[in-house]
Amino acid sequence: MSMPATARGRATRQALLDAAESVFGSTRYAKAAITEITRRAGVAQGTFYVYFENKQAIFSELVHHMGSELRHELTEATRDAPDRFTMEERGLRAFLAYLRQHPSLYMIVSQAEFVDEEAYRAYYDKFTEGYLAGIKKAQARGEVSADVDPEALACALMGIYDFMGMRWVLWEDRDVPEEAIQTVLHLLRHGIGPA
Amino acid sequence: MSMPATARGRATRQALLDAAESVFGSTRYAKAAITEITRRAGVAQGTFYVYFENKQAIFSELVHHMGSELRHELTEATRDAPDRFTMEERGLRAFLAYLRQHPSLYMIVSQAEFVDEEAYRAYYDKFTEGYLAGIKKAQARGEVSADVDPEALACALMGIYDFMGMRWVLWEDRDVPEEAIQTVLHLLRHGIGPA
Amino acid sequence: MSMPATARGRATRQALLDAAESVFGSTRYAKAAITEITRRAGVAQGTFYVYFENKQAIFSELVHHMGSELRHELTEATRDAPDRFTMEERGLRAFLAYLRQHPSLYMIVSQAEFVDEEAYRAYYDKFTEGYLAGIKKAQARGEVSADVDPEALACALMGIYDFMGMRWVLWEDRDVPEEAIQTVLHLLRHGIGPA
Amino acid sequence: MSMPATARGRATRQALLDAAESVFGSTRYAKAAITEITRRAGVAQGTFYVYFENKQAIFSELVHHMGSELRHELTEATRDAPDRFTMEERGLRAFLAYLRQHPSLYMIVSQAEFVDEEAYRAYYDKFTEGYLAGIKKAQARGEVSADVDPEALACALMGIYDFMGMRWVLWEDRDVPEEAIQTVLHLLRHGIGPA
DNA sequence: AATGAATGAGAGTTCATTCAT
DNA sequence: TATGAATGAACTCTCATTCAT
Repeated sequence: MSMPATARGRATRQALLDAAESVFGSTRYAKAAITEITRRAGVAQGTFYVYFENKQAIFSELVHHMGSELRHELTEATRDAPDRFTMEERGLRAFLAYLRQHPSLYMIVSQAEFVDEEAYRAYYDKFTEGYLAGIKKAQARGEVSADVDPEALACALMGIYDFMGMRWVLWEDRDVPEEAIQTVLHLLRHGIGPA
Repeated sequence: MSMPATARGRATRQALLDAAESVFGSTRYAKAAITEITRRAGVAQGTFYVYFENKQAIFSELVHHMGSELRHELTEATRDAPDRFTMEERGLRAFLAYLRQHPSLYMIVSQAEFVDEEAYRAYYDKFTEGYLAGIKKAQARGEVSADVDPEALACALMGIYDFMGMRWVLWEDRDVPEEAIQTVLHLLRHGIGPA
Repeated sequence: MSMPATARGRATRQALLDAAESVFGSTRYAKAAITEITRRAGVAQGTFYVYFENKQAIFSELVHHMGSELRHELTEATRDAPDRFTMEERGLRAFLAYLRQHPSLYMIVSQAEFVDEEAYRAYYDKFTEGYLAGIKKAQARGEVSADVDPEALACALMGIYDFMGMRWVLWEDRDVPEEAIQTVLHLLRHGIGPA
Repeated sequence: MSMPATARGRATRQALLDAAESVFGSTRYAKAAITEITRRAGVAQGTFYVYFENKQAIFSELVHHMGSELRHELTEATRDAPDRFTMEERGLRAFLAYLRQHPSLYMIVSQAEFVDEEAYRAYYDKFTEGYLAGIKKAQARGEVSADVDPEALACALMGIYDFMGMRWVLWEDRDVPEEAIQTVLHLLRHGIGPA
């Protein structure tokens, strides 16, 4: 609700956010209790409402925050890539690494679809935006076929990465196997047909 | 709870299922009220418990049912395909067509992840299974490169289709544009590199 | 919220209304707890919401109900009065009698001003309406001076009765002394000047 | 809690009182938030408790204060009246004028009935007292009929003025129309019968 | 087979008040 | 004198579920 004016306040607010990430990462939104968040943050229930309007407010803030953080990581990871393929590979690996460190991201973002659709759309729209620009540049440089529709390609790639993260990182709690990554890269380079 | 013995009972049960599809398709699980389901089905609240153990039971049944139905559609659509690429194209189109008719499918399935994880996994596992078998056969026939990991490919393709359905059918409530479908087919055939 | 369909339901709803009258008659709105109403009605807390949307809904219904009841009493009491003065006297006495039987009326109506202003206005507007009509007829018959403004007179009389009820019935929990009533009648007949 | 020792303290205290008048004048007691009072006064929440024991304390002080102020106005306005009727007229006009300037008075005083009954009674008792004395003197001088009960008359007059203020000043936010005032004066002089 | 009244645990939320600084 | 962070009791409201009819 209001931003803290003192260091103590800032610490409390952050503690609440951290606790919320952990709670929303392990319990579905409707079952996630404010009580549990404040318990983990080590503050009284009422303290929650000093800093957040309500349950959805802290949830939405979390979605925005994780989105920014992830986008930052991807930008860093792909900054100096010599070509689109390298960029794609580095981006994929960076994404999977981030997911390993923040498995809650997934649960939080997919729930946003039902809890705060706007935040959810914003999350994906911002990724799409960056992606589109990159693909168009690559097309201009002749690194990507002019036959592909940038919008569709961005969409397809995001779907692939998303699903891979879910399949291995979340469901099996392990790194995506190298051969799976190679398969994706193969798909990008040659399609799936025989060499 | 119990299966109906009379025609009247069967009709009531079906009315409840139809109502549930519509409710769960437009309201998130926790907010979807039994009251609303019975209201739309035109029966009294108590009647619900004559046919279903509880809220989750009807939800899970819905997930299973829609999964079977969709798999059936896909099998039909791809039965006589001459090769893997054609099969893939027909499958994709059939999936998108089904989604257009049952937009609730999406909301229901993605929520299953939080409501009944088992049903959710089963849903995807069954698809994956069929996919894997098909890919391996295609590899044996030399239609798909031996370099690709079937598991990873199945995963990637499902991710693509999933995301495309979400992007256009759900978010924009329209058919996936033909150029987007062509882009995916291009990706499968040649990767994304220049011709 | 919904009207009961069975006798049992009707009884429960009425029990809640009766309990509410007693609670709102002795506790100010904000402090009046739903718990207390259901406790006195002998039902579970949740039952309240089967019949009423929320706290204000039952309160407003109470205001409307008591207003109707009181207006009915007044109409009956003054029906056959031979002239305006008699009518006024009978009306005053009937009002005070009703107040003695329903001391909660007062507390409830005066709170309505803050809780549901619309209901409050409606309460007084309906009384004013009836009053105005009566006064105009009396003027036409020559029983009331043409010099008085009907609106202002209605207002003044209601103020008098209101305050008297408060002063004796509520504050001192006793009947208004006969000499007080006579004083009011004297005021109506001769003003307050010396005979 | 404590009276201020410095000029700065006095200013803060007064700012709180002013803010409280505005808040209690527009929001019912239970909903009136200390936060809102301090916000309007431009001080921190905690500052409130430097000067007032609690919420009710500032409210009661407001009731007392407004009562004194109003009584003072009335005394001034009626000081040199040649007779009871003139006095009554001047008092009525002065009361209505005060109400126009302090519309919050009304809301505050009527709520006092539920919030601090003692303050409420005191408010009216003090008015009644003055009134009684005045009426008795007028009776002794022969200006008011010996047939009227002073207590009842005081009560009736207060009721009239009260209701008129509510009817026009508060509900319609305008001056009481002159004909309404004349009607009251007519009632006092001749009763309501025909001339 | 169907009803609808009744339940009560449990959640989110408010806010007057306290207190360390 | 003033601050604003922190508290926790108390309340309203929801709704899946049970049960007598």
